[in-house]
Amino acid sequence: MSGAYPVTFAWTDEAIARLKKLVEEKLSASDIAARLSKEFAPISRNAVIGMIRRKAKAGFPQLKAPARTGAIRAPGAAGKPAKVVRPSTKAQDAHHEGRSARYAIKAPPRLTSANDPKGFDPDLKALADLAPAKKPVETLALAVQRAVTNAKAYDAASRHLTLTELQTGDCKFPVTDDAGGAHRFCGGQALPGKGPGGFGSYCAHHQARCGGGPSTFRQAQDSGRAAGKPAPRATARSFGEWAAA
DNA sequence: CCCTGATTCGC
DNA sequence: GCGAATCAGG
Repeated sequence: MSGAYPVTFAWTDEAIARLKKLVEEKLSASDIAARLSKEFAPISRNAVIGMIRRKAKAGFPQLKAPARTGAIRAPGAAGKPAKVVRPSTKAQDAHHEGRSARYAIKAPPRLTSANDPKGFDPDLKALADLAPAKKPVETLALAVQRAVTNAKAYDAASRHLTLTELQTGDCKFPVTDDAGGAHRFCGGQALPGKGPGGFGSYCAHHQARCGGGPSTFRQAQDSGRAAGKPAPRATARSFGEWAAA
């Protein structure tokens, strides 16, 4: 259920040509990343630096190294996650002391570009996978944004039933969390399931959001039909519409 | 803190 | 091949 989205930037010929131009204009790596993010798809500064370096052999223009007065770091010192736990070495570098100490102690898990650049909740990845890309080059980040927007709109348009108003076959997904107010629930048509009345807990939309995904939705439809029940009404906005909107 | 590019290596 | 994590430094 993943792989529907390119987690990495799509280095099309067009994007590479643009990259080359921006390097020639002496922009910094982060400036270039910002521009490419706007013109194509979100991309990190590291990704830009990496591509420029890899293209060096092909005669690609290179970034200008900032002036240095100090010594160049010995090869092999960078990039390698700290594997040895060194609780405390006496302070070495006043400027970066705290940083070095922290990094030495914990080797943080390597994250995917799903979290980059800046602030995409990894938990939203599954949600994004539900929304088909409009273009082959659409990135995970854009899909997440779209899916979240759609999800909020769906909740806002739901029935907002209180607990006592909920009936058999109503979707029990909570759609409000306002402090002090009554808890309210979606109330949409629940999919067939193992619960009372042969219904599940959620409507198609919220089932999908709870991790089911399109295949789960289809399975529920099929099992519903096989049991002689009407195919689940696809709620106010059908799953497909929701996912693709 | 902000920022710069450089490097390694897991994926 | 790609790029996050981490580096060294201004």
